Amino acid sequence: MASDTVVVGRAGSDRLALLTIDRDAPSVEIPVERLADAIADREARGEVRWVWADTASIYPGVLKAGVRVARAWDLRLVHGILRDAEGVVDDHGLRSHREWDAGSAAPATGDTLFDLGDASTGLPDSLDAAVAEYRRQLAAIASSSTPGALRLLCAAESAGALVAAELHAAGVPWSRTAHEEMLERQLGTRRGGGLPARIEQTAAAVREALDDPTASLDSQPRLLRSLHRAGLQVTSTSRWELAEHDHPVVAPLIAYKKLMRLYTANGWAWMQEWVHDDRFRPVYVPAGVVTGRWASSGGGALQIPRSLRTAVRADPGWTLVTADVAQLEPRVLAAMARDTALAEAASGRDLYAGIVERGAVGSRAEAKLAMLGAMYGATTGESGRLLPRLRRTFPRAMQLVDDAARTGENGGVVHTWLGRTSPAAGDAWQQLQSLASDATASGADETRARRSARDRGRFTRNFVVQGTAAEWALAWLADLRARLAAFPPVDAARAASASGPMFARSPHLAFFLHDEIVVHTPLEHADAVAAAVRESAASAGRLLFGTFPIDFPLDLRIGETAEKG
DNA sequence: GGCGGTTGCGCG
DNA sequence: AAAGCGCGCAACCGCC
Repeated sequence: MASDTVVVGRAGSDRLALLTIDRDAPSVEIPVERLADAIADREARGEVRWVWADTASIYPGVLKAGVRVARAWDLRLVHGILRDAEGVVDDHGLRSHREWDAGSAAPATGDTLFDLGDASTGLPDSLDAAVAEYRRQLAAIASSSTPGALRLLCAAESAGALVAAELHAAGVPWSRTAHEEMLERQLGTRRGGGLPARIEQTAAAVREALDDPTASLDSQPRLLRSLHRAGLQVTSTSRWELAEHDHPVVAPLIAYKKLMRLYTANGWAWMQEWVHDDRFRPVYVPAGVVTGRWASSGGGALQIPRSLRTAVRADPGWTLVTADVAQLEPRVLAAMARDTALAEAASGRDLYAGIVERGAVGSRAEAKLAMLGAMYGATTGESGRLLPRLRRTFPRAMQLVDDAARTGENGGVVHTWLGRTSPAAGDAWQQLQSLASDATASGADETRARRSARDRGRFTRNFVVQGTAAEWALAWLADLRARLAAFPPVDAARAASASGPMFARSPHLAFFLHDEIVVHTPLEHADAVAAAVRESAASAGRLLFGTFPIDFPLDLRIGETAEKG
C-alpha cells in the first residue's frame, strides 16, 4: 500500500505514457482509450497521486468512463501559483518555462476524451515535459520560505480541480417543472413571439406612467430621455437611484427590470440551453479569480438567483444536504491575525452578534457594515464612520488588513495564509506613480496617481481575506470529497442515473459557491452526510489554522430542495 | 455582421 | 448611485 506518484504524458498521437517516478521502472505506454482502465487498476492497488498537465482536459473523460482518482497534481494550476509566489526565492527555472502559463485546453462542455493539452493552448503534453516541470515545482516548493504551506496550497488547488470536473459531471439535480412553475408565477404565461404576459402588462404600466406609449424600456439612453421628459431628473436608470424618487413610474419600472432580468438571464431560453436530463451542468473554473476563488463560464453558475434555488430538487429516493459557512471571511481574518478578541466574538455563534456584545457597535447591522467596510476598504459613509470603533476593539485584525492595503498602495505584493501571492503592480500603474512624483507633475497627475494607489490598496486589502477564505473552502471541499467517496453505493435500482456513472449510486457534491456546498445523497445517508459536512469544515479549520481557537459554524439543511428554509 | 465598451444586475 | 472587494452575462451602442 505504498504511495506512488504517476506522471501522465503523451507518447504519440494516440498513445499515453505513464511513469511511476518513485520506482526504478520504465514508463508504460497505453492507448489513449485505455487510460480510465489503467487508472482504475492502479487506484485499486493502493494510494497514488496522478500528475498531469491539466485536470480540466483529462479528467472529464476518466469520469465519463465511471472512474475517479483519489489524488492529483495539476501542473498548470500549480505552475500559476509558484510562478507568482513571493515565498519562492529560487524557482529552479520554473518561471522561465512560460509554456506552462497557457490556459486550460478544456472546452466549455468538458467532454473531450483524454486530451492532454494540444497545440491550441500551447500546454506541453509530452511525458518528459511533465516530469521536468513536476521536478521543478517540487524543488521550488522545497526551497521556498514556507514549503509546508505551499505544498498544502498546491495539493488543495489540485484537489479543487478534481472537484470542479466532478461537479460538472454530476450536475445539479434540477426540476424543469419547478423552474417553469416559478417562471409562470413570476412572469406570466408565455405567448408565441412576444414577451410573457406579466412583463407586457408591467411595460404598459410604465409607458402609461411616462405618458409615452412608444417609450423604449430596454435602451438605457432612450429610457433616460423618456424619464427626463416625464420630469424625473435621474442621472442613470439604475434601481438604486430610481428608488430614491417619488414618481408613479418608479414602482412599475423597477418591477419591469426585475422581471426582464429573470426572463433574459434565467428564463425558458436559459433552461433550454443549460438544463439537460434533469441536471444543470455549469463549467467551474478553479482559480479563475486572481484571489484563488473559482470562476465559472457558461450558464452563469455563480450568479444563479436565490429565487431559482427552488428548482434544485433531489431525485426520487434522494435528498439534498445544503450548507454554508456563517461569516467565513471575518473568521478567516481573525485566525490569520491571531486576533483572539475577534475569535471570541465569533465563537459558537453569529459573529456580528458577538461584536455587538463586546460593545464595539450598537447593532448587528452596524457590526456587519463595519466589518465589510474593513475588509473592502470603505472610507466614507456609515461604514467608514464605524471603522475607528472596530479598530479599537479588534486592533490585530484591523492591522492585518490595513497593512495589506498600505503594501498595495506602495506597489508591493501581499499573500494569502498559504502563500498565494497577489499580482505585481503593472507597468501602467508604476508609470502613473512615478509621473506623479516628478517635479513637473500637475495636480491632476497627482490626483490620478493617488486614486489608483488607493484602488490598488483596496484590492490587496481584500485579497488576503478573500484569498484565504478561498483556501479554507478548498480544504473543506477536498476533505468532504474524500469522506463522501467512502460511502457504500446504493443498489443499482436506486441509482440517480443522470448524475453519471461515477456518482449515480453514491452521495456526491452537486454545487459549490465560495462558502456554500450542496450534496446530493441517497435518503438513508443524509444524516451521515450532514455529519461529514460538519466534520470536514472543522478539519479544514484545523488544517489551515492549527489549534488557534476559531470555529466555522455551518448553516445546514437537509431537504429535497436547496431553497433556503 | 463581428467586436469591444458601457450599463445594469445577479452571486459571494 | 453606490458608499467598499471579487466575478459573469445580457442587452444595447457605436464603430469598423
